[in-house]
Amino acid sequence: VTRARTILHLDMDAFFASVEVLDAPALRGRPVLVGGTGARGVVASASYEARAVGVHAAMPMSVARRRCPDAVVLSGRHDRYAEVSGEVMAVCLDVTPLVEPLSLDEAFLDVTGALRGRRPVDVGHALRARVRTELGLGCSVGVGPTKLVAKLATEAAKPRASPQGALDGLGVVVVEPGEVQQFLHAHPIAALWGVGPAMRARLERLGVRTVGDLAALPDATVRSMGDSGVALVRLAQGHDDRGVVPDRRAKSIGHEETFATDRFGVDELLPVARRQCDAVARRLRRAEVGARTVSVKVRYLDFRTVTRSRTLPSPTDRSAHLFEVVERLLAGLQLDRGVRLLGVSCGSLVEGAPRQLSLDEAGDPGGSVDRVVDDIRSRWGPRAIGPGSSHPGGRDRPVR
DNA sequence: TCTGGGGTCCTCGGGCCT
DNA sequence: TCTGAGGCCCGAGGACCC
Repeated sequence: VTRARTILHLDMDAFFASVEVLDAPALRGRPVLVGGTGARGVVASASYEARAVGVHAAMPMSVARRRCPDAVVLSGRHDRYAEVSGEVMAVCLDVTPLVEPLSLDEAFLDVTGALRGRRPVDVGHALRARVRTELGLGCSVGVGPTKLVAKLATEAAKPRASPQGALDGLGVVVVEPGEVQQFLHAHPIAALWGVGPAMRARLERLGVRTVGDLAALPDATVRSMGDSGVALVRLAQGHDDRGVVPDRRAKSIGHEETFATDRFGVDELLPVARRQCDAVARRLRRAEVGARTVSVKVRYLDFRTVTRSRTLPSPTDRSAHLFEVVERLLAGLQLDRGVRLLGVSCGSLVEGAPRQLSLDEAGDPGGSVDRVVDDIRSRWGPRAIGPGSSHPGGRDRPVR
């Protein structure tokens, strides 16, 4: 038996776009789009002025510009958003230590033990007010007995778009335990976490359109849908025992890039791969983890995507190691028919990762070269030093 | 209109071991 | 010796999320 909990979900309003407006007040009131500015970019965040004309996240930037020709289009500053996100999370941690960030702009808080006689709705409003006054940013808050209900409550609390900008929403929506069934059942199935286009189509073939339809499905039908179906129906019935987990560690670290124009052949891809390995290795070292699996991802002209991966005998955080593996994985793929995306990713991350010495490390056993490179970058900036092959006129082979 | 970049989680088949 | 069952890891792919 688990005790009833009070879960709060916080979601920043139009986060990236709002941070840009915060840092450049002249933008206030204008449609602002943050995202890829190249030919193949998509919208990552749109201000409410832009949403008023139908622009939304994940829309191709070319479409968004057409719909909103007077929009201010910005490529985004991830480091700045991460910085502001840290400030938001710090405010949350002031409410309770049980904070689980979901992304830069979202978090779950378990406020069960932090109410101290206050009503959840007052805790929600107090949190919003602090984010507004201390950081100058808007957010919406949902509260409920489970993560799913809290998250859906936040949606109900959100501002709405109008040509004049954001129309205030409720700001805070609380769903009491006794209201859960009624609240959940009215939602379309796509509102459920884990229901995207594929699952939605499957459910609609069964005549299921709302969460209520799903909750009422006969047992036999549910069982025929497998484990994921059973879990989904339990969610629809209001059963969701996932707790708030603070301190979640990253399970993978990767970099990928869609090219403005397609690349043909391994020679056009290796310099990119080397740069990506370098960036990923740097992040591994910063996180003080080693990676046991290395994956490459290739997306062809026709959008078909393939991945290849290799598990290493011992974890590594070294750029040269990653590149060796990546080079071998790429050798097994057809690369001469047009590649639009290349990515390198590391998984099976091992904390601390005391690395096993292998023979080919003899020249630089402790990874001291990488460490010196990290040091130079921290003093002189990220562009101060890099692999020769990623510079014009650079060489693709390491100097021996 | 033409589809980013950062991820998580699940499934499935194959290999290997008990 | 043969045949499974079940557990686990690995590799690939797909769905999904913000």
